[in-house]
Amino acid sequence: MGVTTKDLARICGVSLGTIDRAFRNRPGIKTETRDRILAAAREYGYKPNLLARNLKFQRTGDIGLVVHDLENEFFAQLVNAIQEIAWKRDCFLQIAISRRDHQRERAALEHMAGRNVDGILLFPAGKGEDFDAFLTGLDRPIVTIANKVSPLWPFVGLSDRPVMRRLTEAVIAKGYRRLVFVGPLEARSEGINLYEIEERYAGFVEAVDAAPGVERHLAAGGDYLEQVCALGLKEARTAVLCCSDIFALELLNDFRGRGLSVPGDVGLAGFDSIDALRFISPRITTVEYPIQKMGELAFELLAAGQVGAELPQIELEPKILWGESI
Amino acid sequence: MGVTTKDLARICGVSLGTIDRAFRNRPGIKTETRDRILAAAREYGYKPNLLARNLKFQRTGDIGLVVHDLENEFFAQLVNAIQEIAWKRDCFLQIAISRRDHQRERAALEHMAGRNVDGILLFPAGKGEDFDAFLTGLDRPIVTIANKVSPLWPFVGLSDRPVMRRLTEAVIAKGYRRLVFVGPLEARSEGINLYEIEERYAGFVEAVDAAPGVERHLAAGGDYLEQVCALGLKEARTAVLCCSDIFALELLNDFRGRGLSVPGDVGLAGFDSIDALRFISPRITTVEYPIQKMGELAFELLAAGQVGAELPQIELEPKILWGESI
DNA sequence: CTGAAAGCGCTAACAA
DNA sequence: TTGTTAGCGCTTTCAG
Repeated sequence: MGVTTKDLARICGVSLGTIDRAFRNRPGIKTETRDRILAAAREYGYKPNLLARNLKFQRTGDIGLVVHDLENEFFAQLVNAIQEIAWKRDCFLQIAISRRDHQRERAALEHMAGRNVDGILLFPAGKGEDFDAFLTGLDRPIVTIANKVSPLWPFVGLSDRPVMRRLTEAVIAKGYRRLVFVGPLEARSEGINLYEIEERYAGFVEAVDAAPGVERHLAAGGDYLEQVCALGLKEARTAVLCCSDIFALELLNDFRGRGLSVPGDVGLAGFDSIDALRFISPRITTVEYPIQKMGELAFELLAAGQVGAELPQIELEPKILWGESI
Repeated sequence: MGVTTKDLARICGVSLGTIDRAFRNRPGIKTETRDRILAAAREYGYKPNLLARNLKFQRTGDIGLVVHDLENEFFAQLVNAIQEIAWKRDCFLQIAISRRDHQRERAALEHMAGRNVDGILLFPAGKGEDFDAFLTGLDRPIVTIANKVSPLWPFVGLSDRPVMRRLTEAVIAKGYRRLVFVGPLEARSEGINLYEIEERYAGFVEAVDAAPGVERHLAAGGDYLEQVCALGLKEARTAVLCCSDIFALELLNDFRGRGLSVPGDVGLAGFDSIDALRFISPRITTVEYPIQKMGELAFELLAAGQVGAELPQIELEPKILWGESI
């Protein structure tokens, strides 16, 4: 155990009150006494016990951040962006990973709430009434990011559906007659929050269904590579639109293995604009995710403490970044 | 504020002791009373205040993890690996990012120590006597990862120097006569911990200097791209060995832009074996970093609490993964 | 200017 | 089987 205020009081021959006055720069203490105490503190390596302090204050200055994963560069960038703001605001970030797993997400959230974080930024894996109730029970300010849970919670995300519609329309305009959407929607039944993917798919569907004579396909399972290739890609002018860049990269690799050229034999687009795309050729068409801005907004919303119970639902407008892949 | 044990006691008309017996499954309580309390707890949404509990126990079950960055996929993989073990051990991970910045690193460490984490896993940015003293002052078990700080601290890393020597020797054996090492060693003076890069460079130097008639170069600055290209890559059989894959990827991009082919015009190798390499062609020669194992070992060391003050210094042996780039 | 004492919420030893 | 009480370390009010 380290040195406590009590120890210091004994060492310096003063009372606890005086120790506190010294550390917290409160008036009513001789400068000399203060100096003596601070010197002793340094000498004995006093470190305040934040648990005790926070228990007293009922606030910690920490905020919790829960994300799905870190290996997807997208999340890494998001965490970094938020971390940066938190640092500027002199606020400590507690980061936890849910792995898109309900149990873990809840465990992490519960843990953070128990630790009295002042607020939580959540990239949700869960949804539904149960989840709403659970979040309410945490009794903390929460801001949801990217995946909407319900209008009960302040939200910062993307206008996923319109942008995907625009992208799809543009692809159709380029002459593609068969469009495939790739996204892990097969997990839908399990109560997993797939808001973004569903929205993107919806935008895709809207665009294709408005275009006469264009085929629409969905590759939703873990075997999406096989599903896509089973279509016989060379038979029609086919474009594959992925709900995220990592799927596009996997497909590109697979196409290469099969001797299919992009965009010669098949068109390909991703979503998120992860940094790794810089190294890939052909340059993949994707959608720029305003991660920085999203992180900042989410943080602001949390810090502002949604006064007046407004529960803002913000949708940022992303840009389409045209590459050479479609 | 939420419901507390005291509230529950009042609500149920029992004493605090009984409440505690109910929650902590201690003997000496009627099952009926217990059930009544647990029911009330659920009904009123009781959430234990972990700050208070931990203050009592003087331990938290949390461990801290400090890494440089998350955007480098390498760290993301490391964090994920450790997170996985922590989850299995029912232990909460507090993740913080230092950005290789002394101030931030210290702030994060101090914060974690103040929060009474039970131990700290540190991928260090600092080094030197000051830093040793600082770490000692934290008065917590610490395990250092990858970058050695000093023999004072348990350490899990790589046999960076031997593996880099082996790689370099093999490259020379392939007929390359001019070897360039790329790594940000220019920061050396600022007291930043560059242990791994320095070790790798040392291995590189050893190998080249043992080979008569082979030129040795170092591109250490932020302008390494220019430095490398200024050598006139086509003039001699040149190989560029990078201290990490991300540099290799940048170089590959740059070479492409200049119409240089890899490995036709210049050989290229990385280090770390990040996942993104899967998507790159030509397949880049790299060194497999046993991240999983490293994370597990570090965690074990921390959990074991280095009894007997042994201060193990473990060096894992990585494999060279030959690709097509050299 | 300084000390004594109570309390944050939870726990556990000791009484009853 | 249950209640009382002291205490984790820090903060603050109220006396002195």
